[in-house]
Amino acid sequence: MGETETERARRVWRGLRELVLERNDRRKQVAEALGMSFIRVKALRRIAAEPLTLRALAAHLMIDAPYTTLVVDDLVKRGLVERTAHPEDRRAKLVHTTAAGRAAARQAGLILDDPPPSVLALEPDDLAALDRIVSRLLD
Amino acid sequence: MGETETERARRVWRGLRELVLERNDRRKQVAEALGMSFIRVKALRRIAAEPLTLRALAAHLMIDAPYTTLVVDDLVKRGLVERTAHPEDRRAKLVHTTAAGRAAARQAGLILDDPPPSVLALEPDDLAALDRIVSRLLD
DNA sequence: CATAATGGTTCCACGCTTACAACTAACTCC
DNA sequence: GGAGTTAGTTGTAAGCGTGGAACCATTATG
Repeated sequence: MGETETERARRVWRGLRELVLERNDRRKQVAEALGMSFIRVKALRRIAAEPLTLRALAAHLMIDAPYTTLVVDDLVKRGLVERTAHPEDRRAKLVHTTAAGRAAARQAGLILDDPPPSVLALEPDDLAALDRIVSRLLD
Repeated sequence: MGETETERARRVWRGLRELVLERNDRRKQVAEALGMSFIRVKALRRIAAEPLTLRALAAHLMIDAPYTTLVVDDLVKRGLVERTAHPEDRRAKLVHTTAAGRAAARQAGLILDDPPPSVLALEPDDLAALDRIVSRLLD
């Protein structure tokens, strides 16, 4: 009795979710470390990657415009980001990080992007295979 | 200049997080579909898997006891779960699903465990390799 | 048996998230 | 240049999540 590809894909997907969401979820941890809610951490990291408008930030965080204003206000109050004029559209504002914001974003990255022990323990061949497959999944 | 194993593990881990958390996060979708917050969905699925005490449920959801009471109250009010006496400890209560609860849990599973297109599109060899590696990661 | 610990509930307070309506300023298009 | 659209802000309201304190019933410990 053979297993179908779909059944296998289903088990693989459940496993990936389990790995990322249940066993190695650092969202609470990083929020605690930075003293802010996770959505703010996510916003900060996005802004640190590249300055962007509030609208683009809202789209990335999947939140509405009013709440985006509130989140950015909070990050400004913490001295982590700043609003500057958009060079081409005077309605829009570009949000970019301060030095302190970049430091905080880096700290968040250290926690979030740190591979769990089980990934670090993979055989080099398996890690290489996984690397190749993941990059294909993200194409 | 060769890449170290650690660098590769880091990229792989970032990719896995991206895949599960950014590109295929169904938490909002399933919460919307069932008309309840995601933590309730998670609780329901856990209870459907196996009846358990409120304490055990709290540990699994990583929430405190008072809030667990509230979540279970809500699920009871919806007719999805019931509290019954614990056979061995009269302080404790076992929470188990009703028929409606099992149906709702099944519906949630259909949404959450449905593999994304990129996983379904993998070559059979790659899927088999990923299957093997994921099961190793979850050991 | 008395005391401490555990499982669960109730109450309260606070901050976070989400949504919607209304508004100003600036831009686009005809 | 006037109408409609877009970017951002303000305000309000309601629900959700988190934590602490106090309490009852039951069980475990000395």
